[in-house]
Amino acid sequence: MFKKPEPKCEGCESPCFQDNLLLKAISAEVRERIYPHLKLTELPLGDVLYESGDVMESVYFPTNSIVSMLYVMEDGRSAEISVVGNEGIVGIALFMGGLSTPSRAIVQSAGQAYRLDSKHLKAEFSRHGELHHLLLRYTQALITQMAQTAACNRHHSIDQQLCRWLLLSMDRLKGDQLDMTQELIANMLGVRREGVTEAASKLQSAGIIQYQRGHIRVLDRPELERRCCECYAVVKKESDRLFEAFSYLPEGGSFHS
Amino acid sequence: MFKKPEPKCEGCESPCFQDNLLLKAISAEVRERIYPHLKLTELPLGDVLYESGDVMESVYFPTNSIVSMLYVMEDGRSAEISVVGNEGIVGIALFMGGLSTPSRAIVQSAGQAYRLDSKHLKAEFSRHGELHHLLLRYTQALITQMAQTAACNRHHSIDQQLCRWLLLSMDRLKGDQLDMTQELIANMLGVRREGVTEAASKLQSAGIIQYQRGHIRVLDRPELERRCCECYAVVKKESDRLFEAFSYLPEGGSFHS
DNA sequence: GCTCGTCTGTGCGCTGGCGAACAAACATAT
DNA sequence: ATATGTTTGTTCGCCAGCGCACAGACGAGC
Repeated sequence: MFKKPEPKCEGCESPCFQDNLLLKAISAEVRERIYPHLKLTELPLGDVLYESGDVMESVYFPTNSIVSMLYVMEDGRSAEISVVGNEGIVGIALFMGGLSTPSRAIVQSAGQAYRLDSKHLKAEFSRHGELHHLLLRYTQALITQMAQTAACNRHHSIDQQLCRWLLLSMDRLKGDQLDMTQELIANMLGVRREGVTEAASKLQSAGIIQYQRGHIRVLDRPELERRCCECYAVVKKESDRLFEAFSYLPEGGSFHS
Repeated sequence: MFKKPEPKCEGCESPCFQDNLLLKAISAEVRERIYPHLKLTELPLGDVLYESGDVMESVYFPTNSIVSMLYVMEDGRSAEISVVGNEGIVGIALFMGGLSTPSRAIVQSAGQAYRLDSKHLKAEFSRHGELHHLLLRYTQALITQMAQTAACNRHHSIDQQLCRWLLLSMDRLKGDQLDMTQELIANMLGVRREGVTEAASKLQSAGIIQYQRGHIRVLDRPELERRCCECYAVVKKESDRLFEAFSYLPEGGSFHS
């Protein structure tokens, strides 16, 4: 969309603000205000960005990393609520006015993200301009994802859910690889590790994925989609619908007609 | 909070705008703009306010009714995503910028609601004032409820979930009564009717509830809370935290410090 | 009264996922 | 090469919830 030369982050050639779709979608005007405050940050696997109830100091725009919102129950069992990759932002409670959420944000796939201090985000959000609309619309997409997760948890088998989870993850990464142990996947899905082992070995023997000791590779994505429940497609379609507006957005324009 | 005389809805004495907490929380200034456009509407049991994908024509502020957001899957199985009563608004997608959601809004408990045409809500929302903040914060509370639902679906028994569901419903109604068949409850929870029958009869024989042919009455609420999973309390607590700000809100003030 | 439709109770057999316990394969550091 | 810790594979008994089928119980209407 934006052909003008972009500010490069000092020192690194390849990572760029444009790697995050939200950052990419904003106009030059907003960009000039926001970009100087963005700090490229390494997110190591398993890093906890927010603990349940923490007041958020900053928000994160992932580029090649993935962050999971995980709800951890009193007895230690957990369930993934939503996933955020380069299409989104971690820390929506900040601008929604709650400052914290009762869930944990944990790095599911190591990589980088742009960190923005909460006061800068709030300042820009309070201008009620482009970014404001953008973030609200993104939040709506996230809500859809959460709703679908709730329904999927209720009705679908581990086999199907693993497919959904893999697809969600692959969409947020460049290649066809993913570093993740079955134990961790089980935590995300809120199921037993053995259940994941079984589902994964089915997929492997069918030649759809290939894995060993925490490295997963998708070989046959179409087949993965075929074995998946409807949940993945519904969320994808709805996200596409909501994000479509981003590219049509005139500079400084408004979503509300 | 607001001691000034309130405009009464024409003809009816008891129902009043103040019966909805969001409508109650807004200042006199906003009230004057909004109130003239509110239309008191009867919501019969089972009425569908929005079907999945529908563009929303108006939003609803329930007073003594309850509306469920229900996700219906391709095979007809369903799951309740969230519940809205007199503490909230039905149709958040409208102001979030999505215009529709892939879920169904269905009247779970008959009663009344104030209907507001979408253009009026949008207009007021676009002023980026009080109502704007209020609605965003409410949305955050709703997100919490959805997240908890997802986790609850994953880990808790029908017995526990029924307790949660009853408590959520009772909170949104005046008395201790609820008109609802076990069949419908099963749809909401996304479980078998027989499962609900079993769970309900346990509660009845323990003297906690009493029911017959679609009429449920809670006799021992504390015990209901004791048998419930943590999910109810977590959502309640978080809602209280978020709503607390409403009462402190100075007229025309802002949430963002 | 009686009938019919709705709502609730109960009893099958089945299965997906759980919990626990243990074995095998592999990676890395020493 | 060996040892150690991590990751994955396998088994077994168990149970919550499912799907199905049917029986009673109640209420509204004729």
